[in-house]
Amino acid sequence: MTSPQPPRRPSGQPRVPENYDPADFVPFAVTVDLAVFTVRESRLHVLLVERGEEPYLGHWALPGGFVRPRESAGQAARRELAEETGLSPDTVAGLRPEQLRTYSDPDRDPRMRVVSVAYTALVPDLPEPRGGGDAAQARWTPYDELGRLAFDHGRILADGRRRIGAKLEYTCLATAFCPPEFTLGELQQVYETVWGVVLDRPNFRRKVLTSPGFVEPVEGPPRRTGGRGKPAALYRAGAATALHPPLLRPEGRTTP
Amino acid sequence: MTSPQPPRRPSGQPRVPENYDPADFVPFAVTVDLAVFTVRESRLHVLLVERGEEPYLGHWALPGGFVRPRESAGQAARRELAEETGLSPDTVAGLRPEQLRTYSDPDRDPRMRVVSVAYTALVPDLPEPRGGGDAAQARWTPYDELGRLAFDHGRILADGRRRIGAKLEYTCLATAFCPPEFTLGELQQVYETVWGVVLDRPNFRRKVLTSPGFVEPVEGPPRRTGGRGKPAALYRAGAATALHPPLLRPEGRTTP
DNA sequence: CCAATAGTGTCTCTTAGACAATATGGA
DNA sequence: TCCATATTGTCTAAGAGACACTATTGG
Repeated sequence: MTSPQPPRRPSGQPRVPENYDPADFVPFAVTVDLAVFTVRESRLHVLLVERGEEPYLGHWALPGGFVRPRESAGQAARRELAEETGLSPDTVAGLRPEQLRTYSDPDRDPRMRVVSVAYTALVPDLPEPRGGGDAAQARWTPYDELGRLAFDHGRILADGRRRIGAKLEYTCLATAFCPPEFTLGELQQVYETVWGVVLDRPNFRRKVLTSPGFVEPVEGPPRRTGGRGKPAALYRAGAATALHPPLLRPEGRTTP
Repeated sequence: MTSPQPPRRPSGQPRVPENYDPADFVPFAVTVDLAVFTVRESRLHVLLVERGEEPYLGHWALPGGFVRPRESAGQAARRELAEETGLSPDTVAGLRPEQLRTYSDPDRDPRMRVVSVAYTALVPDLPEPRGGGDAAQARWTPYDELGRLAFDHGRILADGRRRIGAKLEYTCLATAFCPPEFTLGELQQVYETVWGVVLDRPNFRRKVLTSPGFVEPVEGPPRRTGGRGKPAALYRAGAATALHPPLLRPEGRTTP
């Protein structure tokens, strides 16, 4: 259904004779909220902004904003992501923010009826978002150091984390957390950080390299070192998007 | 973000100096749309209603309706599902309609700005929805005989079908398509119908029976026949919700 | 030489795919 | 009896977990 005129009452007969009540058609505000994840120093981080107004003045919240009159929620999400991260719209388009779910509890905003469409985005380690001489500031926060967030944003983040953990299993999404060229060790770090587990390096390597299109070696013999071990070969993301068979996390836990 | 007052502009400096424009805050109508699937006679069916008004008068559309002032989208979905299928609210609650995604294209409704939160629900083969002496009628339609649907409902159904196909792989959801007691042949039919493939019976059986909590045998020696072969043992849904390891569809295709 | 990280090889166990063979009902 | 479906069993191949071992760098 879609029509805002008298709501259809389509099917048969024994329907409660509740016809159109104008009070049913309340205006909603629609926003997007962004759960932006990255991996920094082997820890999962999320992008938060500090609220500059009531309610929740001074609390941390997800970046986001209103859906404008002529844009879709997805367009709003990409626009906000570019604004918050300072990345170019082109780069942001490549990140393909993905719709997570919509939050519509009637009391989620104390002031009025606000429905929010939440998106997840995975980014490689980025520079700190613009140093804020502004009213409100934005920054990366370790996922496990989150305090109480504004509105239902804590729940949105939890849902987002569960989603990306699941998607690592059966998609090639993990490369989105990495720079354009990366080592298999870095890729493994992504899995270990998001899942909160330790993986066997040889087995991880075998799985990644035998999954067609997951990664492809960077031609030039260039190599790079992370510290003081043997330099690692570099790879970049391949053309595949799905992983078949999937790379299941140990114990098959669905991380609560 | 969530606040409908002046949208926050949280992060740093070089921000386009476009401040709050009251025109940005347009009122939206919010609806829910239901993609209700069932398996009938080895074919996937969806529940459709005929529109009784413009636009798309006489076209088929998904059941759905407005989100009311004091309910969440999920509550609205359960309410509409009960109304459309004639099932009791208790039964509907057990079906756990699941949020699919939100559709927000600015032009998806020609009249005004409507954002719709779509839900999927899987039901066993049900009686035809109330014979309609009413204005509009509702009925089960084979998925592959869909004509052009109202609004973007064709796309919603396609998304819903892809989602349930994927969920069959790693959840025990398939039992939702079956009556309380069912045979393994019926369960296999669900997979074959939704995926559009043919599965090897002995292998399917082994997989289902060795997945702890997927199904449990019905105690009483009661058996039942589907036609003229050997009667099959009956099972009911087990306690598990996830399948580990998953039951991957052949060729690992993600059915486009 | 040692520490640290990258990479190779191997063995085993689980699981899935293919498919033969048997069981049990109705026409 | 034949036919259709259910059920059991076997063989094989792919993939994952465990883990020993080698390679290459910096100190």
